[in-house]
Amino acid sequence: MNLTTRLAATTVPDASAGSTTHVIVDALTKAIVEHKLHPGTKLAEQKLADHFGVSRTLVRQALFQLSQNRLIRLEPARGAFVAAPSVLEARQVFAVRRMLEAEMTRAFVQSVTPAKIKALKAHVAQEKAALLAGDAAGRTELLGDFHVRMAELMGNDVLAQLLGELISRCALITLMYQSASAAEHSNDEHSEIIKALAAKDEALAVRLMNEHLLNVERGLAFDRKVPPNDLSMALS
Amino acid sequence: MNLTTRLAATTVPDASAGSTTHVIVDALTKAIVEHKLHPGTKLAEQKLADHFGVSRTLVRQALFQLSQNRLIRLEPARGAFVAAPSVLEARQVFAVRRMLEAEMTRAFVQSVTPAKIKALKAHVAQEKAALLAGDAAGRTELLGDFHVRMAELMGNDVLAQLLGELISRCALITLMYQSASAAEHSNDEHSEIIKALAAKDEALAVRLMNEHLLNVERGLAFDRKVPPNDLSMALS
DNA sequence: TTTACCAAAACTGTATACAGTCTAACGCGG
DNA sequence: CCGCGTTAGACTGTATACAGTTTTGGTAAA
Repeated sequence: MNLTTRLAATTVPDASAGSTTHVIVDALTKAIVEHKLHPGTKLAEQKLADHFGVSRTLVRQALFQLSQNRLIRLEPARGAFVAAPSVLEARQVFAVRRMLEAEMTRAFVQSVTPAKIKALKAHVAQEKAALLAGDAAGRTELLGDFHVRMAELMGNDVLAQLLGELISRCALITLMYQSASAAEHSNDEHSEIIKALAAKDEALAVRLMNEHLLNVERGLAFDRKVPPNDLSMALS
Repeated sequence: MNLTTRLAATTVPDASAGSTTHVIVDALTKAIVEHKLHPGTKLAEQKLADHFGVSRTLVRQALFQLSQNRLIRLEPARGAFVAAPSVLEARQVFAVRRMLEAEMTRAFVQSVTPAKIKALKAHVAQEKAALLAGDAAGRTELLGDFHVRMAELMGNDVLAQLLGELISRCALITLMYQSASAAEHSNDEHSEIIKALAAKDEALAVRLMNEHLLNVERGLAFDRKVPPNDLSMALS
């Protein structure tokens, strides 16, 4: 499950709203995360409805869901706008991630198996491929997914989903503000973490994970600015 | 901010859907958390709409929001039902809480002040009052809020909200399955944790918090059963 | 008595209509 | 030329209408 589909998936796994809404959420998520829709861009309901060939009802459902994922902001009587996560929010999210992932790493070492290490290594190889391909959206997706994959391998669905939401929450900011070199650095650090996990060196693994997250946060250039852009152009 | 309003609040703080929907979410949340609506009870849209004197549109919005809070289950073409969190889910939530709160406690000790200790002590006093009054809903609310209060005092909104969601998520199961004696035990443990925090004894505080959460989880009797009940009766 | 089947009622999913609010453009006065 | 008020258009919020599905109740056959 990659970042885009994870964001699009309803928080309730089994079902929730029909799949038509899901399609809209998916398309908008993709457009926002892939940076085709810039922060601040207005998402007019009727225009979206026309674009997808459905009524405003379904669009509204999708927008509401996206607002819960923090990808858009819903302003009363004014409409929906692509979110621009604040620097403060991003830092707070990273602080929470450090808390959560330090303990997760600790627990991972306790239950590590060769199969799990292999799965993580395979993932890091995928990251490398995206990096070499210069695929910014893909690399952000995969770099985030590494952490979710760890959670999944531990068999705690709640943890995996929560971490996924946290990572999604600043996917926008990471994508916008992370340089290619910083991304490459992350990829290397993932490899180091896996080594420590394989060696069952708890203290080292936790330290590496913590430093990794600090590095990612430090590597973000929070001072860039991008203007809103056109809606129909981004979705076509 | 207590448990009920925390659940009712939209995930996006600023605004989102109008306040009419909020009223419905609030009322249903209260009814579910206070155990007036049992797990499995069907929530028919038209009946709710009639009860609140609004159209199904607003009811549907409210139900969708509640489904994201995990308080209800939305089954396609079948409707909404009060959720019955599984034992597995509850255990996973507790596992995540232990991870998160261990680190939170660690960080709290680093930035502890007399004012913060005072605030926590005041909260524990409130808990005590609810316990003595035999108010099950109130005590569950307050016992959960203690942990959220800690997060709030640390000034990390993201952490506070996330922890709030986690606690909300098994508010139902805690309320249903926690005995009065277990609740009293929790209250004592909160006091002990505060002492360790005030003494800036990091190791002790973390250990006490961890044990506290394990105790709460152990104290839940997961084998009880309750039948669905009537809708309009519960809301009146 | 139990089971299978069918029809009607109830309910959900989606579209449309209407009312209230915001936005932006235009014109008027300074 | 700039600022302010007014008004028309666009848009959101809510209600209602309609179509498709599920549930339910009854009837008939085994």
